Order: sequence, then C-alpha cells, then structure tokens
Amino acid sequence: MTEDVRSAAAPTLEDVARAAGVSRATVSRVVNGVRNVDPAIQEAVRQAVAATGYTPNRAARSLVTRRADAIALVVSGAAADDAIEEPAPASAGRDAGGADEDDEETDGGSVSFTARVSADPFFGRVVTGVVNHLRPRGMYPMLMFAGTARARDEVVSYIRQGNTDGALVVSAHAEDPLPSLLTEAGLSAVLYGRPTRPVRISYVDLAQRDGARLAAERLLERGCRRIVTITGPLEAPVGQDRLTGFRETLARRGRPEVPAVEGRFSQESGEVAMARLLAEHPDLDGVFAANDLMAVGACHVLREHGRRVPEDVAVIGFDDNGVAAACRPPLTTVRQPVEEMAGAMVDLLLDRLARPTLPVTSVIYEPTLVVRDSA
Amino acid sequence: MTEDVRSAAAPTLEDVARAAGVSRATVSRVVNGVRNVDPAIQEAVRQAVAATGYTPNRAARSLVTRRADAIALVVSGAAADDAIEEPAPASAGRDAGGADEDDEETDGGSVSFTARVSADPFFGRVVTGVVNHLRPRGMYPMLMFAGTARARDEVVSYIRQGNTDGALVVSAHAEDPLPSLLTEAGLSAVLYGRPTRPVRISYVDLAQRDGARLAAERLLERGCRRIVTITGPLEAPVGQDRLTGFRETLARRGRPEVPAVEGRFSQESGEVAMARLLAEHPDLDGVFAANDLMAVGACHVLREHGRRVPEDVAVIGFDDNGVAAACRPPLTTVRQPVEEMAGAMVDLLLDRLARPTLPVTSVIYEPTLVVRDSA
DNA sequence: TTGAAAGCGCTAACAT
DNA sequence: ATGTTAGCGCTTTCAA
Repeated sequence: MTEDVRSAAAPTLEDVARAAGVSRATVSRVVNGVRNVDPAIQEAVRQAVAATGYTPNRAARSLVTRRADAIALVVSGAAADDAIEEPAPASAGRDAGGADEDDEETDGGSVSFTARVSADPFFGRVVTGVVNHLRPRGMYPMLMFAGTARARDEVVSYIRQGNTDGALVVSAHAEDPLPSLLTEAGLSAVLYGRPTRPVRISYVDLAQRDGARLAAERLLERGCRRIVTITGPLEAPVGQDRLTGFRETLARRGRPEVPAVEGRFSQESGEVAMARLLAEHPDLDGVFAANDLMAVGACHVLREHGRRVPEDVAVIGFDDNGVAAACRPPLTTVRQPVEEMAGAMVDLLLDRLARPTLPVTSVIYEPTLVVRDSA
Repeated sequence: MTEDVRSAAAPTLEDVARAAGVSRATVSRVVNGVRNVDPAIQEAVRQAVAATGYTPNRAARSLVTRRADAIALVVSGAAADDAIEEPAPASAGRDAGGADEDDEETDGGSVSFTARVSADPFFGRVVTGVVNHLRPRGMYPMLMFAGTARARDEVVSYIRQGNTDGALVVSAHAEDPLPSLLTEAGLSAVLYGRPTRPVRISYVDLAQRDGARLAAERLLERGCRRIVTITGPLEAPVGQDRLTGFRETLARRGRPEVPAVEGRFSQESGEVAMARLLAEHPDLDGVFAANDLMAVGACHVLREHGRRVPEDVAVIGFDDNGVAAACRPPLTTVRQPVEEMAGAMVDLLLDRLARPTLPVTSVIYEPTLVVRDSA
C-alpha cells in the first residue's frame, strides 16, 4: 500500500491538474502543445504528467474532437463482380480441431482472394512499410480485406462511422470500386497505384513504363533477338502500363512485334503463359515477366523445357521481392521501392487529415534495374 | 433541402429516441440487445434506427464502457537483446524519390525483422486468418510489429492505455519477452505457439512432434537409409519440438543418430545448412527441413550438387505454405492449418474478454502429411 | 495567459 | 418494462 502508483484507476487530466496546481484546461493545452502557456507552468505540468504517469484517454478525446486517431489499411481488389473469383483450390482433406464455421462466414470469393494476398510478398512489403512508417507517430493501422462486395461495403461503412480517419488502399491489381466509394462518401484515402478510372484521389505510384523500358533495354543490350513478355492482368493499370512501356521501347528500336501472353501475377499463371509462349515461339531468347512471381514460374518452365537461364533465354522480372534474390538463378528485375512508397502513402494521408483543404496529389517513384544472373 | 437525411450530423441516440417516441435508455437497450424490452417497442425502435440511419458512436461508448472494441495483432519475436539482429542486407543502391527519414525512424534491427516477416508466407497466413475470422464480428485488428525492445515497449503501453482490449501475438520463432510483459501488465493475450517459458497465457499450437513424426515415418517408408534434418532455431519451442519429435521417431525405429544442422527458418539458412550436411554426409538420401522455406533452399542446393529430388534424395518440409506447392518438384510437407489456428486465437481472446474469469486454455491442432513429389 | 463551464454520445444505476 | 439522471475524460468557447 506504499506505492499507490500502480493499479489505481488511470490518472486523468483532473489528477494532473491537481498535482500541478492548475486547471484541467491548462493541462490540456500543454499536453496538446497549444501556444500561449507560461513556460514555467508548462514545466510544472510536464512534471506532474510524468509524476502521475498520465496518458490521454483516446475515447474521451475522440468523442470531442471527432477524430479517431486511427487509419485503415485496406487490401482490396476483387473485380466489381465477385463471381469472377476463382474457386478455392481443392487440396488435401481439412484437419480436425477447430472453428469450422470459418468457411461459412467467409464467402467463397474471399478465400482465394486472401490466399492470393498472402502468397504474394508484395502485400507483405506494403504492410510492413505502412506499419513501420506509422510507428514513430504512435499509430497502428487497422487491417482490412475487401475481397468481396460485402466485405467492401462493411469496410466503407466502418470507415464512414468514423472508426478511422481515413484509408490507405492497395488494390490487388484489378479494377476496384473501392476508391470511388470512398471518395464519394467524402472520406480521405490514398491509393497505391493510380486508379483505373480517373478519380479525384491521391496516390503513390511507380513510373511503370520507365520500369518496363529498363527491362526492354537490358534485353536488347544482351542481344536478345526474339523477345516475348508475360503481362499482368490487362484490365489493371499496372498490367497495361508495364506492357505499353515495354512495347514502346522495343518498337522504337525497330521491334514492333512483341508476343505477349496475359498472366494474373501468380507464379502458376506465369508458368502457363511461359509454356504457351514457348510453344508458339520456340525460338524465343528473352522474357520480360510483369512481376517476380511470374518470372519465377517462367524460369521453372524454361528449365523443364531444357532451356538454360540465362544462357539460352534471358529472364527479367518486376518488383524485386524476396523471391527474386532467392530464385535460381537469382533474378534480374526491376525494383520497386515498395516500403518507401507505402511510407509516402502514410505521409500523404496524414497531411491530408491535418489540412483537409490540401489538394489531391500523387507522388511517382522511379524504378531501378537490379541486375543479377537471369539477364 | 428536401432530403435532409444526408450530410446532417450523424444521428445520435437522442434522434432515434425522438423518432421512436421513447427514451434514450430504451433505444440503447434495444441496440445492445438487452432483455426486458417490450417487443412492440423493440420493433418501433428498430424502425427508427433504420429510418435515421443511426449507428453507435464508438468513442462515446468506449468512454463509458471502458472497452475499446478493438484488438491488437502483434508480430513479435526479436530476441531479448536486439543487438542479436542481423544487419540489413547490403543491396543495390537506394532509389531516390522519397522519405529517407524512414531509416532514421526505424531502428536498425527492425529492418531485418520486418524483411524476414514479409518474406515468410507464414505470417501472411496468420494475418489473413485473423482478419477473416474477425470480419464477421465487425472487427478489424490493429497491426503492430515488435521487432525491437523499443517497439515492444511502445506496443505494450499502447495496449495498456486501453487502445485495444487485448492482443493476439505471433512470435517470429524466437524467445520473446512480450508474452510475459503482457500478462504482467494484466492484459489479455493469446499466443500462436506455446511460450518458451511457462507463462500463464492462452495459446493455440500445433502438435509439433506429431508433425515431425509424420515426416520421419514417410522418409522411413520410402526406404531412406541416411536421414538428416535441418532444424529451426533451437532456442524456440517450435525448433526444439520438431527436432525432438523427429529424432524420437527415428530412434524408436533403430536410428539413434540423426545429423542435424540448425537453420533460422529462412530459405538462405536452409541452403547453408543443406550444403553443410551434404559435405559432412555425402551419402544422405533423406532430408527433413523444419519449414518449407528451408526445404526449398535445400532443394536448390541438392540440385546444384547434382542430386535429384526425390530420386536421389527425398525432401520433406513443414507448414504447407504456398511455396511448397510451387516448388520444383512440388514439396511433400507437413501441413499446419495456420488460418484455422489463427481463427481459434481470435475465439480464445474474444471469449476471454467476454468472461475474464475464464481459465487460461490452449488448443492444439493436429498436423497432416501432404504428399506431393519431393518425398 | 489562465480558469470555469458546457457539452461530445453513450451506458448504467436508480427510480418509477 | 421504461424513464431520469449522472457521469465517463476530454476539448473548447467564453470570461476574466
């Protein structure tokens, strides 16, 4: 009973005020860094805060400020029509032991969506970038998935209710109604990647075409004569831009024809595309895959068809995720500084929240070519 | 001015009460599903809620209930001494373009920690499992990383301040002071994986030794004569348990000697370990790697040494992450139903929060062997 | 520059 | 079964 510091109810502004011999209002001002407070008093308050171990009650603050002091990080991206989603892969029998209701709660589409998300290191990089950049500000993101129309609506209404002050959204590479929904609802949001349709919304993006150009030039330098490409989903801006940039560069160098097969950014889709390209163009000697996962798939298929990488066929990926360095051979790829870009999203959103009048902006990063062994 | 439904301040309990012709308290009761409310009135209130588009203000509710209605999902796990962390890998020059302050804000250790986290699909699976299981309950987790002592302290105090009602913690496979800190602070938490030291805390785990047994039996069945293993970090329970289970089974079958090299669960560490095992035991014909990432690394090294998998050497992994199926050859592995287990963590925590008197419990899942081509 | 006081929207006694 | 009322801890006019 000597130290009544512990386990007592959390100290309030009132307690600090009493300890410092001032009013609640003054303490509040000091805590919130408002000017016009006598330095001496300021110091006294600080002491009292330290002595009492005071820490503001967020709920109380939110109630009056009408801000949540929290932001959402939503991984979105199913097509407008969720029926397009692939069915969950048939795998070995389910294990016993637990919450089977899980399957009922999670609507079909969502399963493959989240599987895709956890399979692509890209999302992990965005998430870590955001979390790390938010941490110094004492904030943590609420993580949400919007893989189905229903989930999307829930996310929007959750945010509308003021549970978060804004949203960071990273689309799973497909046309996505979420950005529009958010802005229409008057909510602050920042995107990773430019929106499909022109929406008045801030975003962070990579100069995709420049990246594709880098890849094309590298392949050309190596003297590749028969170059092909595995694209991303063409209904998404990333897919389009990488293809366009690649083709333009090649065209300018006198190669107007570039065989292309569309992939879905998964390793498997890369394998399928590579097999097809190989069948149609047995003489190919250079491949640009629109992301690393597909490039890895391409390498596997090439090897299985007896082609050596890079001796027979040069391969270049995109992203520079961990898989690129771990691949055999290590993948030459176009690096996208995902973590930094995610950090920029945070800054953009926080700025916007601080001054809502700020205009919508976008920041574009430049890609770099990371040369390893595959090309 | 006709429809004043929109853009007016959010409707409050008061508004609903007025619309329904009852008191605030009654509306509150209905909204919160408290008994003792006349069915007719209940219906009237519901109508009013729908008509006004009312939705509770969380801040106000939290202020009085003293619950945040939010939970934390913390990915933890640096060793007690953060200095142990590896330096960030030296890679190609940094790109221009942005927030360089990021490096100053993020202390050294954290970089490699988060890199490791985003590289292992395991974490992604936990996260998606949690998010998907929480969604039907209208909740979203606040995501935090505790890769350094500082980050860890911030996480603990954030939770202590009542910003979340409890925490789900998944340790990055190493001894971790976080569980103790949390319980000592009287906070509700549930772990993924049993704690290193016996702490009175609920957790969800896999029957690790059974999983290792499955792998051992498979290798034996295939007629492997010289079996080795690449373990996980031995200071972590997972690492220990998988090794112990593996050795015990083999010993019972008359193979007391099992060469083992310790890995760190990364692909690269798997490669290094495999190379060493190959050098020391050129006659090996069966490998059990304590996770899929290391198994993939092992496959690479084996191939580079001219060994065919599975013809010359059989390889078995653990986890059944996406990489296992994508590997060449597809990996035979011990499946851990990570998403389900993450869902179980959610249930455990939510139960605990609902009835704090509930005893600490643990639920153990059974692993299954997924046979593919590598063994 | 500081203090007094009025709520923010909600829940939970308590009274009816 | 329903209503009345007293705050939860904080910010923010408004006076002084």
